[in-house]
Amino acid sequence: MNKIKPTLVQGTRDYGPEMMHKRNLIIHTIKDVFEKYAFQPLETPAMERLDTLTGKYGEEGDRLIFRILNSGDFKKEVDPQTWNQAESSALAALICEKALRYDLTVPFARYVAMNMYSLALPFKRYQIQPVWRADRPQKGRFREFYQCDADVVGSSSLWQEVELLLIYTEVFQKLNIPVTIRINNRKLLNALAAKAGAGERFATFVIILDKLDKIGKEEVIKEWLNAGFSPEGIDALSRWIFDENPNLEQVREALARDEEGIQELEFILKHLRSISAAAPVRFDPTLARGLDYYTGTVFEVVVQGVEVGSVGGGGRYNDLTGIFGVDGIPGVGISFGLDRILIAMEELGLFDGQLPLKSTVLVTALSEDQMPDAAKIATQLRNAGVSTELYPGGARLKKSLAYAHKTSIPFAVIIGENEAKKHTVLLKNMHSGDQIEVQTEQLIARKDDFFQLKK
RNA sequence: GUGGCUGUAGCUCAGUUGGUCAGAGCGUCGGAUUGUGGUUCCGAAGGUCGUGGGUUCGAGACCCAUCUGCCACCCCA
Repeated sequence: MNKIKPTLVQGTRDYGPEMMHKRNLIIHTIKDVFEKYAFQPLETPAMERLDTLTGKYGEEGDRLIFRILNSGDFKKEVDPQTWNQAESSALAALICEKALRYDLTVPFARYVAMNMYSLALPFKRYQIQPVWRADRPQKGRFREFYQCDADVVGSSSLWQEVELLLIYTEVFQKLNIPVTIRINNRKLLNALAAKAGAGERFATFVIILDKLDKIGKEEVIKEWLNAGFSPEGIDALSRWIFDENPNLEQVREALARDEEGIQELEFILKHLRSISAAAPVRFDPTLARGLDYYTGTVFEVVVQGVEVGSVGGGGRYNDLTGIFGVDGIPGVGISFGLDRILIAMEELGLFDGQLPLKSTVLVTALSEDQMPDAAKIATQLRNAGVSTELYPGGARLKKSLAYAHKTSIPFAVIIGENEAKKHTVLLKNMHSGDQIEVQTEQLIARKDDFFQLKK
């Protein structure tokens, strides 16, 4: 057999121990908050039936779905003429009936549609799992990545929005990340598009607006005009829509009528602030969040002072499960961008001193002869609740201490011939370099004194 | 999916118009210190120059293909 060079599939990554600790820290924080707000865990299979996924993400999205080739003699199922003449994409539809999930929302919708009559509504679930996209990778964009979603379905109450904003506030406060939560409403955006004379071309209006961060307000205005929207309308809009802190009264005046989107935003902001005055929420009439499926509130979370793009986003949708034949289930959800949160925390130095130690103690024997004693001591330490690693015997002390140092284990317990005779061990503090000889029973009995991690 | 850029030791990178150009620093390993890490000193190992073709007397350097990473578009987390 030829040796092959080990390599990763394009756009995928290993998560080594250090990365896993960082990811776990973030995921546990989010999970704890989700559960505190009564969201329940859900996991769905990595693969779905292809027809469950296709047509849900638009033409562009369908192209990015990873298909799974049928098992068995799939070629037999296709007539030879089709096989030779069909386009690859058409052929793929004939020989693939499964695919890797593209996001967590559609599988969730499938789950809700399938279990409609046994779910107590409103149903609140969170889901943290990998998804796959056949995209071309770039920095911070992968073909396999985790999504971290919380949705509540079966309630159109705006109090759900308020609670989701509280979750955002609490998670980022716990992680110590300074963020701004931008909030807007699609109904309001609709009204603005109408004002700009976009008419039927709401999508065009939004796509251009979405580029604001990238191209700046002058270009947005230019593109709107190029698209043929009403110059007067755009002029009126652009007087305030790009302001740092637009307030809702301004908007109300600008629209010259009370608008449902404004009322919703007011409700949410008013109640959110009465519960959590410190919630870092800011109304932003330019926030659009993509094209499809959001129908009401939309949010997006950005980190203050770090350019990583958004670290979270979400919004309300009217009809989650309609495509699966179950109508009238509204929902609202949020999502956390794990990879970007991690990047932001690294840049802000928020992991310093936060990651767990591999173990508190390294027990090392000077020769094989002391290994039984060393193993016994390690066991006693573990039984006493001290996380302990036993270093294999027979190696030089130099090696074991270097190992402890390199892997940041703060204490070494050394046992050699002399110590074994006296029933003692040497306890070495790796940080200070100090070491003392203590009776073995004392080591266990006074573990809290000996293994203080405070410097 | 479209158009670009990139790839030399584990890591970060040198390598001049194709002709001793296969190198440096860091790291790793060994020794100084056969019962002591982090400092210091000495020494060693590691690369078919991403891969496969081609041009040439001769290619790490040129050409083609392919894979990877990255960038723009598209889209998005």
